[in-house]
Order: sequence, then C-alpha cells, then structure tokens
Amino acid sequence: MDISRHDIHSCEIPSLCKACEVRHKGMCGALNPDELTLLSRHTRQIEHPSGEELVGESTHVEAYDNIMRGVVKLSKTLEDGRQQIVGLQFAPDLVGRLYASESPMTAEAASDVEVCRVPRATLERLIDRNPALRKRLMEQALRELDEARDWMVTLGRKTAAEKVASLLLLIATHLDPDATGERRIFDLPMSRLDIADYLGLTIETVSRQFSRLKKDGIIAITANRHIEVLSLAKLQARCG
Amino acid sequence: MDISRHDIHSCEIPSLCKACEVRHKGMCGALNPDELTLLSRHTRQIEHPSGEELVGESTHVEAYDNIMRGVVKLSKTLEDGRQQIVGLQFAPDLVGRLYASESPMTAEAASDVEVCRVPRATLERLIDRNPALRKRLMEQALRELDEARDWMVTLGRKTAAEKVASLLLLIATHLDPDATGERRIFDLPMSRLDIADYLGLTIETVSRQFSRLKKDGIIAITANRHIEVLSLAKLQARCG
DNA sequence: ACCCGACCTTGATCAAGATCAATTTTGCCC
DNA sequence: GGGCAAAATTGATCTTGATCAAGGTCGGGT
Repeated sequence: MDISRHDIHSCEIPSLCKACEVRHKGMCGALNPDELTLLSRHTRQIEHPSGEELVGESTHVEAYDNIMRGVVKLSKTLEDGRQQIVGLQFAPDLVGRLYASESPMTAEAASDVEVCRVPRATLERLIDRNPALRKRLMEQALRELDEARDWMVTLGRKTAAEKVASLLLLIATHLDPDATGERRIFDLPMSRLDIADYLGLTIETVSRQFSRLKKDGIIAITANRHIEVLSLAKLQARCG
Repeated sequence: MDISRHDIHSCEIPSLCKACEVRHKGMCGALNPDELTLLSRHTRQIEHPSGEELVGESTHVEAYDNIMRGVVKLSKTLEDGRQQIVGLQFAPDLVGRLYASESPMTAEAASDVEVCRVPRATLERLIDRNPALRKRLMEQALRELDEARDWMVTLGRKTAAEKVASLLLLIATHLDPDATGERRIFDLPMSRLDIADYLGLTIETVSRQFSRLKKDGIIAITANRHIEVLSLAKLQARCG
C-alpha cells in the first residue's frame, strides 16, 4: 500500500489514520509519513466556540488553521462599522491568506469550530516539498476565486428577493451536495444579521423576504434557523 | 549568468530576451531556455481590437492568454442580460481559469489588447515542471482573490458616491503606482456602461456622481474619458 | 415554569438610486 | 467643417430597500 496517498475513508493503518483524521483533515492524501510526523510536532488542535475570532483583520498572522469541523465566516469592515461577509469556509479548507504576513480580513467561527493550527513556516515548507498539498491549496484558491466572483454578480446585480433565494440555494446545495428530489431540510449556519451582511442588505429586508418565501409556499421555517425547502425548482426560479 | 532566472529588463542575451519580451511577457523570469523553446513552438501572438471577446462564458477552453499589452475585462451575465464586471486584468496577467475546461466567465478586450496564446496542455505541463512559474500563478490567483473580496465590500456596502470614488482611486493608483503628490491624470480604460457594470449601478447614476465630483472640484473631466484628479486626499475621503 | 435579553418580525415612512424621457456632447467618417 | 450615430448628461418621477419604531418569539438560566 502506498502510504503517501492513503485516504481517510479507506486507510488500512489505523494509528496513522487516526492522527490524520483528527489532526490534519484534508491534508491527509497529500502527506507522506515523515511529513505527517513533522506536522504533528508543530501543530495544535484548538476548539473555538461560535462567535470567537480566529484571525483579526489587519493583524499579523503566525499560523494557518485547517478546519476539522464547523463553519468559518470571513468578513471585512469599513471604518464606520459597515460589514460585509466575503466568504464561508468549511472542513477541510485552510483558513488564512497564504504568503501574506498580515490578514486581509477577519475569520470568525460561525458555528462551533475545531481547527488544527499549523505555524506559517511549517506549512510553507511543506507546500514547497509536497506537490499534492500544493495542488490542493491552489485548487482551494481557484475555487474561492470562482465563488467570490459568482457572489459579486449576486451583490451587484440581483434584487433582495433574488439574493435571499440565492443564499438559500447555496446553503441547501452545499450542505447536502448529493441529495435528490425537490425538498431539502437544514439548519442555517448563521444569524439574520450575518445573512444581511453576506447579501449587502439589512436584517429587516432579509426577514421580509423570508416571510414572502414562506407565504408563497416555497419554504417553511420553524425555530428561526431551521429551514425546510419545499420546492427546489421554485427556489431556483427566484435566483435571477 | 543564470539564464533560467534572467529578467526582461536586465537580460544580456538579446535574441532570447527579444523572444521572451515579445512572446512571453511576465513568464520570462520563470523559464529556462529549453522551456522557452517548448513554449515558442506552441504559442501564437494575437491582437484583439477593443471590444473583441477573448473567451466566452461557459465555452470550452483550449488555451490561456498571457497579456502583453492592454486591459482585459472579466464579466458574468445573468439570463435576462444583467451584467456584472468581476475583474480587470493587465499585463503580464494570465487570462483563463486554470485547470477548468469550461470558462466561468467572459474575457473581453477593454482596450486594444495583445496576447500570447498558449495551449492548455503546454502551460499545464510547464506549471508542473517549473516552480517559479507556479509561484507566479499562485500569487496571481491569491491577489485576484484579495481584489475580488475587496470589491465585494464596495458592491455590498458602499453608496453610489463611494463606489464611483473607489473606482477612480483604484484606477488612479493602478495606472501609475509610484506617482506622488495630490494630482493624477489618466484616461479611463472603460465606458460609462462598463463602469456601471463594474459598480452595480446604472449609467445615469454614474454620470450624476461624476458631475458631483466635478462640481465639488475634486476631479476635472475633458473629452469623456480623460480624467484629472485634483485632490487625491479628498477623493480618498469619499471612498467610505 | 418563569424571566430576561437577544434575535426576529412587522408596519409606517423615507430616501437612494432606478427608470423613463429628452437633450447635449463627443468621436468619427466623409 | 458638417453630418450622424453612439455615448453621456440632465431632469422628472417611481420603486426598492433603508430607516425608524414597536411588538413578538426563542432559548438559556434559575
């Protein structure tokens, strides 16, 4: 068996797999045993309760955070306090702007989050040596760029109704990528204020749009964050 | 002399330098002579007049375009025709979504543009072999991601007046990065419609904001696209 | 179960920017 | 320079979403 290319789900070496799964989620396929050992010596596992800041905007950054569990919210703030959420990250994404010593934005735990914190120098050395890890990070950057540009269309050109529908569709498809049929049930990983800050709207407008989707029988809401999408097709039709 | 790391501006081998400067702007520092030869055999130099499409949205992509001269406009369009510009690229950026066979957006010449077209397979092979080229492309992707996220704040949270001021400031600083003092003179590389599509506004609103900046003595406009910024500080103060 | 504060919804009003409709200006071709 | 189409400006009006202001609901703690 080729250990350097083993997989979390099919690994046949439990001890190594355990270390991998617990401490280095998503880097797993990219590292050989020596590299895993190096990584293990320099990393710490950290738990962040919902709302806690992982990295502050314009602060000096000494480490990257590999997400093991939970959702991380990336945001930027203007001097007068206006805020815009510029992205969400999920396991096994790496949090932190590669090759920059100062963070261009705030990273905050949207849900309870578990990360594996790797010192800058350690990770950057691994990147230089390991093609698979490099490729994974390149692909993350390109995927995030695609997502950011998609979202620019939503922010710049869609109506409030289309923005809210687009977000619900994004979350529905993201949280359960291979579900089939017209229905989806999930819990929103964010408050109304977060949603407003993601969509460039106010909480009142978001709330009104939710009410309208409910009245039109496209979604059902119980307990504020628990959403039931009743017709994915109708939701899609409202995305512009 | 280390040919593999030679520079456009300091190259001491004229023939190679000429090929490099004319055909592979910006890849120059990243390639050794063998690689340059490989590249030269597979690439073509192409001129695009302003307005011509380099790559269409959702079309199959067979090549990347290295910008030699001019400005390229990246845009996305909704079914009903609403358009959003999601980025601008300048020499020596590489146009085209790496590792994707289908383009996620339209790339169009904003000014007259000269590119060097490299087949997908050729460039991807070079990326695997050449660390410096890889690094350059990784840094382009990360820089574009930073720019996209900055723009998301502008699109989602700024007023029309702040948006227009932000764009003028962006262009002023981009076209002449090391100018000093309070004044800047330049030609806009885009029409009012393009500006509106970049800012998520209508042409009428853009025009009114230009008139207001003119009335307030912050800019002077002659001949539609010729802009004179009279006070960079006052412009900056209006960016939010 | 009850309380309390945070979060959410709903309504009334307001204002920023879109839309509709003329002009005016510019660049361009002859 | 005159003519013309495309691009830009300006004005009047309308619409969408922001703002202001109450209430209502949820969830955690005692």
